[in-house]
Amino acid sequence: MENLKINVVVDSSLCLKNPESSELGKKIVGKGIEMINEMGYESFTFKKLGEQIGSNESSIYRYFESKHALLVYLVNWYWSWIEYKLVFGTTNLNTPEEKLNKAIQLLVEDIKEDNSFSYINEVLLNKIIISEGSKAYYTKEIDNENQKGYYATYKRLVQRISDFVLAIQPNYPYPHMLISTMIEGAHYQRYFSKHLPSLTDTESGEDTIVKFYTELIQKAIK
Amino acid sequence: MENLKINVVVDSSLCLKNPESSELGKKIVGKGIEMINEMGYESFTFKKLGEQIGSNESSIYRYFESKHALLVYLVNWYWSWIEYKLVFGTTNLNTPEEKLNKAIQLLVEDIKEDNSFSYINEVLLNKIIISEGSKAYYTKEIDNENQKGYYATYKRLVQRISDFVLAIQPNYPYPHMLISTMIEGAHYQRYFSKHLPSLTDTESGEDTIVKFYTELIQKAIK
DNA sequence: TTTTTGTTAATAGTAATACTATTGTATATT
DNA sequence: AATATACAATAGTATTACTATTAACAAAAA
Repeated sequence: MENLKINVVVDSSLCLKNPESSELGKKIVGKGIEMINEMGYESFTFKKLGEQIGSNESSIYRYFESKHALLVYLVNWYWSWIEYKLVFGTTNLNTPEEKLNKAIQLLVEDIKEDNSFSYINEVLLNKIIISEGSKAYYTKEIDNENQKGYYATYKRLVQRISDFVLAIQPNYPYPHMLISTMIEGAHYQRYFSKHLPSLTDTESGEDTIVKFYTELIQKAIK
Repeated sequence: MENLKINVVVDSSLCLKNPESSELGKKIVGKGIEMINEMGYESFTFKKLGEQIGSNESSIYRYFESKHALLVYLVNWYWSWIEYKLVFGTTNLNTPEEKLNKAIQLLVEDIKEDNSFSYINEVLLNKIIISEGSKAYYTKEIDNENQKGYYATYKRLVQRISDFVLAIQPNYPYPHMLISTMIEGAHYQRYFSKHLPSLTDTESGEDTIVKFYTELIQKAIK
């Protein structure tokens, strides 16, 4: 997984200047992930980030036009990374059943290891996607941003997994709803299990969330 | 449904002063719902609300200690209202299967009629819950606020419907995850069907989202 | 060599936001 | 009539998100 970096490509329209093109850019993204994770998206500001990386607030605006744009960039980076893992992890599997199970595993599992192939800490990024990710699309500008292609990676990923479902059961009428329910659902089940556990049935020691969604989907498409 | 008002009781700790106790309070909540719906939670401010209701910004702070507190209040009002409809709508049903189906219907359906028993427009409030509701609990203060009971109504509602599931299938191991997946899922499926339709399989003319979750749950607990 | 051009980040802001301290006024109580 | 209380309005402050302008510096052109 060492050369993974070249596969995680984020559309250039999502930033004013590619953060991978300079040390400052990488510091903005890397430290930004750390800080959003620590203090939450609302408390995080470009001013605080500038202080931490020894740079000025306005320099950050050369890379991202707003705080929101940075969040959207991170979300897209995450989905590109997941998409790469999905394509890489399913190509050599023979049956669509195996592919779907692998997809569920990849999308729902708790990410505990930082592959550290770059300046991005994937464990922290995963936590941000869980706790703050939905704020990227719950905005009044959603239709505008969708037209600009901000959510293309996510939509493509849902389509890929829906295709596995349709390969197993061509007549299943709700593949996209099933998969987007799983992806989003897995995120707030992780959040609930930590903060509002009575909304879940998680137990320590095993990954109940993966088991729940694996069973749910298998039964749904039968 | 005319006397519904007396059943929708929101815990007094959620506001500094009960908005139902004065005309100003009702205007804050009623106009607040309209404005959050029009401009979105981020753009909505107490200053703008004050202008609209012919009152000063700071007067609003006598009722709600922050913009976030108003959102939490609205979310709790909504769940109290749904809980009332659930209890009212299931008491005379005989089998747990009927009760569960009624619950799915109530929680997932698109709310199109404003019962207008009060200063609150339920259609608009439902739209806010869908588009902004998750912002109430995706906050760094979640554990604090949970301890204060901010999410008690929601947790009680999930428990009620989980009990229907357990009445049908006592051995089903994930009743809470199933129901919270359905409730949250139904919300963003409605949001997706409007703004990111390729993540869904909705068709015009019929309520595909209700059909999808009804089938999903029936298969899951079999 | 000098000048021009382009790329970078720093300075120093602005308008708006969330929130608060204080004062004024109406109403109720004694 | 005097006092206490409840209420909202005034007039703020600190912070936020964001921007216009300038400065530094290196590479290319004259």
